[in-house]
Amino acid sequence: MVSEKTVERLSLYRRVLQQLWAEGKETIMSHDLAGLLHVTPTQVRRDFMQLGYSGVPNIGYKIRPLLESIANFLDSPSPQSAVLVGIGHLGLALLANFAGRWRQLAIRAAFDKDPNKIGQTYHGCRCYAMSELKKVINETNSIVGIIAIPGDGAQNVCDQLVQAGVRGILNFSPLRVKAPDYVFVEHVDLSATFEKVAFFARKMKYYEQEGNWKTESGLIEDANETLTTNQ
Amino acid sequence: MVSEKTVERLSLYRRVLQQLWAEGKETIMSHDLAGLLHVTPTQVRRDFMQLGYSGVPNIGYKIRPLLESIANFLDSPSPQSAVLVGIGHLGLALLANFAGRWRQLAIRAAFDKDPNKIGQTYHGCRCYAMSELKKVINETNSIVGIIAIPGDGAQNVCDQLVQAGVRGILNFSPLRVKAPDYVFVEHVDLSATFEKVAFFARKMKYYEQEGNWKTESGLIEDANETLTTNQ
DNA sequence: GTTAGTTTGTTAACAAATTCACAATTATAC
DNA sequence: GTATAATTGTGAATTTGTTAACAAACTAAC
Repeated sequence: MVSEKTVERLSLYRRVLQQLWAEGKETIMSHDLAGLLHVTPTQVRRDFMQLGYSGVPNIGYKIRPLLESIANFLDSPSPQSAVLVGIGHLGLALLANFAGRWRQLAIRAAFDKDPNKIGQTYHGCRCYAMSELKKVINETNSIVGIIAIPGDGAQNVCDQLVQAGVRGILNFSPLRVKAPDYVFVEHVDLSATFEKVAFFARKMKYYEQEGNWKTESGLIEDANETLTTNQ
Repeated sequence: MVSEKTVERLSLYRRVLQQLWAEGKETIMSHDLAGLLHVTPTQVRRDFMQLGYSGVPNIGYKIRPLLESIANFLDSPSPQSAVLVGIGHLGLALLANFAGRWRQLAIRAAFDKDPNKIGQTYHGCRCYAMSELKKVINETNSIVGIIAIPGDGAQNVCDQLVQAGVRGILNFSPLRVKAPDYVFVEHVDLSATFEKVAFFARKMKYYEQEGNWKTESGLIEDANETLTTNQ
């Protein structure tokens, strides 16, 4: 079937296509879209091939039906719910973005162990006690659980979410949680990502000192060459 | 050169190795470490091979020197700084985690366009006006810039960061920013990630309805055809 | 010191993802 | 209507990342 990367890109395509449509554009060619997202035109065409949506040679892709095709592919026919565990700064950021903002996919409930937070409403989303997890997940028919707690309890929370019936977990804790194979798990590890960026940033600097610039693909001789050809 | 994925995993290894060391463990074997992180033992050995650190057959890897080797590889010899642009919920979450908590790598300054925030201190990190970006980046010798603003200004901020001399950018905005080849850019797209998890969660559900389950041991039916890699 | 039983390091095979290259197709100009 | 130029769709090649398999290396037991 379709790969994770393709699904992610389809989500990106949709966002810029919506923007383009709002600006009055009706068609788009693979290389223009590729340019906006900094991927290759071939990649765009391949992804749309997976979608089953065909463009027309010499014209490109018609944005409106393409958007419908993406929505048809990515979105659930009925609205989908998610729940959030952990209302720290990160949890609030997620609520601000995903609590009820989208029609088809939204965070509909939140949980925290802090008694002061239970019963409160954050960005339109009510906070419940962990003991109500299963009940609320059943009531809201949520299929995704988001773990946004600092660390230790993550596996425990994950188990409870699985127990309650979610089919997907988005884990922001630094612990790798384990779920049964019929549950999709995605880890977003901010520390590791931050360290990675710093690592490669430093390497760039290193090559600068050596007189060589590092690119994604390898080393090149002259820095000014890239600087000028780039923009 | 070493791949991004390897760098990310080294960061993960380090975290659990530190934990193990704190618990009094002195050596670890590839398959035990692999079990903790849900990767294969071969992967672990391969990553350590890249490091240049050798274990001993029948014993495993000595945790203390391994940790030093990872630190030596991942960390800068001198402390490194990063700056944050955008003090919303997400920015606060990042500050809470990375403002001065680590010795070698920390967020040392923050920026926002809100006049009420400028001059304030958040999690020990002072907020400056965007006009001071270049000056502060130079003073703190920052090589990483983190973009945590909602959307539109992202490319502009990115350009300013590059102009000011950063070599790595961690971008949380939904816009894909473009930087010269000598700057490493990492996109963390929360919307796309959220949609991806929901998508695959739904597929899992779909197969449940079809009567096909993925199990611990493998697939009962042919879910394999349609479900791609879980991790 | 020898043997048995593990685990490492690494080569080779495999798998996934991306890009190349080009035939097929279409609009436009004339 | 035909020629021209441009763009799509996709098999093949390439690149990148992962896993299997096994020789070499080591410990421990005797």
